[in-house]
Amino acid sequence: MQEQAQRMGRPREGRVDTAIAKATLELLGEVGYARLTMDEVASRAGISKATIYRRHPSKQEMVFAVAIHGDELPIPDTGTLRGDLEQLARTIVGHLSGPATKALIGLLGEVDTDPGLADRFVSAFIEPERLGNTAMLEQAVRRGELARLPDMNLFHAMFGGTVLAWTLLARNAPEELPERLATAALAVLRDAELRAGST
Amino acid sequence: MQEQAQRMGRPREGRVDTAIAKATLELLGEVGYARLTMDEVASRAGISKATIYRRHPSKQEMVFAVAIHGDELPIPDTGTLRGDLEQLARTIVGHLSGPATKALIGLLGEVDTDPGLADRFVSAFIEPERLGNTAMLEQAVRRGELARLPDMNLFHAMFGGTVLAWTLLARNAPEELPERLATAALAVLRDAELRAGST
Amino acid sequence: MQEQAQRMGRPREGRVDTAIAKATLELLGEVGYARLTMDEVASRAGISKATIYRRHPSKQEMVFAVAIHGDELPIPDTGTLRGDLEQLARTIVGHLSGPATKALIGLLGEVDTDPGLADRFVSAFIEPERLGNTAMLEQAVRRGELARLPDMNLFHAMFGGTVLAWTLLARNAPEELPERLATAALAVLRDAELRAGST
Amino acid sequence: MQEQAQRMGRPREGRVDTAIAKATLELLGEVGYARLTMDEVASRAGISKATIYRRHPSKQEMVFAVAIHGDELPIPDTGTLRGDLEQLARTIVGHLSGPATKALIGLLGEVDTDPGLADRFVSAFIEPERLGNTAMLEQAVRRGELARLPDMNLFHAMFGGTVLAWTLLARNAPEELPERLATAALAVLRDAELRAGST
DNA sequence: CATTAATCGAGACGGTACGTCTTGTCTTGCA
DNA sequence: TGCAAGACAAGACGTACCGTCTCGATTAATG
Repeated sequence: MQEQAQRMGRPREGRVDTAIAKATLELLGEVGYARLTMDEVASRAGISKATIYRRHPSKQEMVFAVAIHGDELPIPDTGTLRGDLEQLARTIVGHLSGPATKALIGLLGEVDTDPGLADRFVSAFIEPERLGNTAMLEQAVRRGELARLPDMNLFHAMFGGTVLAWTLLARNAPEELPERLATAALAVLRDAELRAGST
Repeated sequence: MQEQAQRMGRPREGRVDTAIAKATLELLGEVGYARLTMDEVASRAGISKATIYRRHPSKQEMVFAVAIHGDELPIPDTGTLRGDLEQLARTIVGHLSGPATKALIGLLGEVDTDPGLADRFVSAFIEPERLGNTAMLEQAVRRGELARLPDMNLFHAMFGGTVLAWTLLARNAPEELPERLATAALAVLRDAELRAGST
Repeated sequence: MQEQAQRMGRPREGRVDTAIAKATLELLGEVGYARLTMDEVASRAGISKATIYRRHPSKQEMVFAVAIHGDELPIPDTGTLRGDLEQLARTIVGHLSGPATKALIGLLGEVDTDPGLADRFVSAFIEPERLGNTAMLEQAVRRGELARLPDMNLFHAMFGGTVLAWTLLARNAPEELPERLATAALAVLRDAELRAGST
Repeated sequence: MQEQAQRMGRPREGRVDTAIAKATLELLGEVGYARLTMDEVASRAGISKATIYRRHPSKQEMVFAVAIHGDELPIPDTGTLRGDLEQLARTIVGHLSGPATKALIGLLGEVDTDPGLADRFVSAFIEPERLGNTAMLEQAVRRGELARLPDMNLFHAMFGGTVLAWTLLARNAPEELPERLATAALAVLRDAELRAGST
């Protein structure tokens, strides 16, 4: 689709993007978003600051591009809904342990600075996850484990939000969550089925 | 409590604390945590920066003290568990609309910078809320609506996390949440009762 | 006269201005105007860049303030016009060997960048020198060595310009100039006397 | 002269040199040496930066080559020494009004950066002018207006230096200089004759 | 009533990161 | 090979913010 983008002049070096991403993720992991500096990213990537700014207009955008990049969570397929729920919880928990989370939280704190960043968040981070959740539950419907899709807005907020609060706010042990969350989610889904059936 | 603190010299002016709080909350609302500057707070409060720093050791601590200040959510008491759950959801949603949220998120992004801030968070924000939740469910137990308390860690993470994700991340309409969340929470609680009873 | 300048807040430290001047002159001497960097000035002066910029709005202005500062050449008074001329030539030659000259030339190259800098030059550098020249020749008139003042514009341009071209452009030996210049200047002055007398 | 330079591949386009010179002189006139950028020169010339750097090793050299290019001032020949002096003054004044002057001053400010630039200056700018001056005065000797050549170092510094100071530093009206300078120069020359004769 | 000790407004200061700009080099593909 | 286009490394510029500091002027409690 974007084939018509004519190449003129020296093409950008792929190595650069890789190096920026590597350095950024490293630093996010080591010192977090607030103390990540562009000079240090450039230094570690072995490139110059100007080269970073040719690709990303600001620190925010760079971190966003590197750390959020529409992750496309893999849709779990364990054979049972309960297994899928546990699997998904595990995946999200895993994600929230990597450097991406520090990026996520740091950027969230600067949403007010850059109008439009909020929308970018929704479309790059929230929306794909929501679609993944939907696909997972549609699978369950096809398997006959669910009669219909529940209120996806609520399900999505509940599932992701619980993981967030459990690990980042309450700082509970991550490995203890998936099983419990799966149980709770199943309860909600079954209850919704009954409620819908009786209406 | 710390009355024994000897007073010598000129006493602090109460007006100052009020002005700091007012200016801080204003700015949090207008530009968010990241773009709130100490100079601007001082300027709006009509005081000097040194005066702020005499009370609060850093920007983080100031915002923390002003915006988080262990709110002691009032324990809802509507007569029914379902009513209480809706009421609580409404209260939390309300809180997350004020400037306190911007403070919360901004500070969260600087947890890596200041070790110990995380603990402060837990003790000033998470723990009181957890206790409130517990009190609310104990009420339901006394009323006979629940046989016993559920896994409070999970309940708390789920309840608060869902509100957070619904309003801040997904940016759904706040007023649509309380009823749905109460339904979901009830489903989880009832399911846990059954599961516990059969064990 | 500027007594009404109310002092509020912490007063500026005199040490800072001294340190800036010292570091700037040192660097002008070592690497010249173009390669003098604000970071290095700050570093050598043991102060921060912000402190420099509080006093001087740009590199240009800083160098200007430090190196040009209306030097008020001392008016020579050797007893004879010829002696005074030689003395003055020696003084100017001496000045053009210090770091101030590198500043002068470097700034001259950036006159186009900052409109108004040209005027500042004239009033801080040219005008005082012209007045000094005038005072010197008035002395000669009082002594009876001259009947009247010559065309001061021409005299000034000739005297200063010759020193400039001799040392900076042609790069001749500085010590050989004063005597020759005094002779030439005397010739011009005497010739002007004759010409004026016969008119 | 260097015709033996092997030509391989595509020959250089003459149009390019013209365009570089045109753009450079334009920019020197508009914004001066310091704010002239290589990118803007390339852009205006409709060529690429690499093409400039294939011809000129640096900004300094480019400006030098374009603006100074050993002008070979035409030796005036009006029939009288006084006429020649006025004529020469007029020529120099004319030169110092064009973009060449901004180049001259700008480059002078970077002499410290590039050792050797000073020598280039002398050989490309000072020396030819000195030779021109000498030729002019030899003409006067042949005509019998002078008995012998004066101290050419001094004469040259005085003549050129006066024009420089008059127009660039003092910023006097250029058209008022030639007649006055001719008179002064004549006075110096005549005085030197007397002095030499009496020795 | 004078002393004392802390407070306050104002703003200078050191440190540090940001994002921009310019120079001179290098790498494509086309002619 | 020459050239247009433009990416790249290096590094200076001027701005912004934080948290500390130094003034001089208050303002109670104490001696």
